[in-house]
Amino acid sequence: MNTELSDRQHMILRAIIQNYLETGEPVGSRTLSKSMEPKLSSATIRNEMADLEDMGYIFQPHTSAGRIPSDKGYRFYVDTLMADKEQELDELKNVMLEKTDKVERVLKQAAKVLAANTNYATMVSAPVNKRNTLKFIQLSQVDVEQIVAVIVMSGNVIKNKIIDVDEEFSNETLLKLNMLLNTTLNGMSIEAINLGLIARLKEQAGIHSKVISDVLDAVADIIQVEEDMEIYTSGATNVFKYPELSDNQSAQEIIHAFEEKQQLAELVSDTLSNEESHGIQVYIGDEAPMKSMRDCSVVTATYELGEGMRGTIGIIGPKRMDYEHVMRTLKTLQNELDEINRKGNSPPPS
Amino acid sequence: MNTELSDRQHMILRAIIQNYLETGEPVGSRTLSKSMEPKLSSATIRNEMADLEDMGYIFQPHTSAGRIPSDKGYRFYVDTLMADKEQELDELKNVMLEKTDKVERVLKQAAKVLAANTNYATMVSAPVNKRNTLKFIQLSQVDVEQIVAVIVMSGNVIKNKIIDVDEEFSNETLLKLNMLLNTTLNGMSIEAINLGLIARLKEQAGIHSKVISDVLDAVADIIQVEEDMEIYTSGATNVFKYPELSDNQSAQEIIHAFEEKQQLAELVSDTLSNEESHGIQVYIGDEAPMKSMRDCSVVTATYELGEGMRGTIGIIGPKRMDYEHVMRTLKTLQNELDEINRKGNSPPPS
DNA sequence: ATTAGCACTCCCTTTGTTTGAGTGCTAACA
DNA sequence: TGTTAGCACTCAAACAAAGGGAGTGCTAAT
Repeated sequence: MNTELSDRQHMILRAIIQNYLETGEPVGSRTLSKSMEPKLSSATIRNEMADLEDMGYIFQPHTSAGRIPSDKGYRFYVDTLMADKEQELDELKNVMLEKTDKVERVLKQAAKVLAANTNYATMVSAPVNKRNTLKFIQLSQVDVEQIVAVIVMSGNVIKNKIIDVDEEFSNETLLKLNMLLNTTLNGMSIEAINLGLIARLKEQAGIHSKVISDVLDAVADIIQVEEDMEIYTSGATNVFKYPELSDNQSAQEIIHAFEEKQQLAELVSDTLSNEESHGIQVYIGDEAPMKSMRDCSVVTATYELGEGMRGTIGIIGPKRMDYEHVMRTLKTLQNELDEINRKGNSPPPS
Repeated sequence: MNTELSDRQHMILRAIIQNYLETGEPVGSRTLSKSMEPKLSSATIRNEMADLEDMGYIFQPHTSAGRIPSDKGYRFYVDTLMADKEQELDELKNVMLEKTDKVERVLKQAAKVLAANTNYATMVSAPVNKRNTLKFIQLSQVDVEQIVAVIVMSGNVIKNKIIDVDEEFSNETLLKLNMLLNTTLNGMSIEAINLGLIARLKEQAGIHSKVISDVLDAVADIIQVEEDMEIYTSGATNVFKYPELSDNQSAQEIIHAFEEKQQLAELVSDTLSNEESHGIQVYIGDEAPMKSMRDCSVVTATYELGEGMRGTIGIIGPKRMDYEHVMRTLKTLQNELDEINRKGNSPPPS
């Protein structure tokens, strides 16, 4: 453990933080001395607190107030002081699995359940698959001058696009085109497609090069859509439950971040690029990659959905959030999503 | 016009409202007497104001304060007092048409532009098409045990679903199935499909009835998805710009409504069912179908996207919103969407 | 019918006061 | 030497009193 702090300092620090998590009020020496197990006088505690303050674990909001944990204090709490009580959390499972066949809906549902369960704001990012490959492509005539292109990617992500054409196609021509596209593109990664391939395809397609390039545009479209990632959120208004977040300034910033989602996307990227501690990470205050969360703590978990598809679940709340409960809940949800994957549930929608 | 009020009362009422729209502060008799064209003393105005208050157009927040327009006052303002100044508003057009090919993106963009342009919260509902008919349906083999069903509906809405099958299919069988499905289902309305049709289809399909019923399930799915309507929002945090909305209670309710979208859906339904005044409607306070907006005004417009697809654009702001600007902007946007439709722009995405 | 004037009301801000929780420091104690 | 009791001090929050100011209603004069 950390040798910087004595055992007694551990105890006191933990007591301060736990008390503050509950009440949200600065905690003073007298309060502590009453609720401590090995009875200590308030004076003793004051001395220790002064030391802890010097070391940067706690601070006073103003001269004659009680102490509040600093970011460093929270960090220490999360890293070492937090007890690893295991508790059951079945409720979550049942709600999750109700009639949610499409991944999109599962994730939306997950965000909601999570928000309801924790009373914090939550976000869930849809899985992003790096190294996506094309699995199947087909053009079908819908109308005299309209063709629909359907593209299935690895992970069974389906995309489609209506293509307007000037010329009329015979069934035969379509069949040929389909053949050509499938033989050429199947199994290719999305990144590889846009290169010299277009030229070659156009040549082979001869007169129908316009359709080909439209199809390739559709493929390009897919990449683009893939880039701005889908993020589902819920419970943003929970911030109003915590006075320290619900002054206009902070509330506005946080809710704005939830609305725009740009900042959340950065958070997701950051989470996905770090690989630690069973995929659960805790950002306290400024540790998060966005400024709007400077008064918050953010806890994120990554989940896997098979075939290299990974997404992020996140909980945003006040710094005095109930880390234990949150981390336990996230772990449960992680397992839950794993389970869905393993069960071979329906694949992701377009 | 309304004979209940004298011309002078009109003037005074209008002056009170316009002044309040700008400042957000209760407006007193002295303030008015200074800024009125035919000079009137504050005493005279006081008398008139007392009358206006008796008639319910204005009220005092407390005994010795200036007057504030009541809901009835705003209503009167919107209905009869508001001048119909026409102004140009080109900016909007340009922003809108930038590279937004898919309707979904157009609408998201519209909500954003609108919010930025007005400084209020905005919502745009995706078009709902009553009486949707099936235009084209196709099954294609993707994998050994997977088939993708693609369904194109009137208005070129595309849906798809992966179907897991136990048995392997020959190309021939698939072709037959496709033929069967298309001849039977094409041109049918969604509502009509789920009835006795299933049984008949299963008979004809013989051994492959499982696939058929799965496909029909997919169709059912489409109906379901169509039911919970898509709503895009933007600028919810704009409510913080108006002190009368940014106390925790109201702000929380409004933002929650924007997050859940359930209430917005009701608003959309209400708007779509009423057909008046060029499709622009104004809800003041309690006139809106949801309680959370009781401190707001809501202005909505309906737009058409051809083939009977209609959606709603809405602006939510304080009661003292700039009705003129808002209604002008909405009209412009309405025309803009019409234009996109007429231009034969890309059809809606899946 | 309009207006000037006056007394009155009520909110908001300022100012001062009190209260209480909490601290740091020193001195006594085991 | 570590712990505790006690005291002086600080500061935020809560409260009360006071003044200013914006606004009203009413009455009497024009």
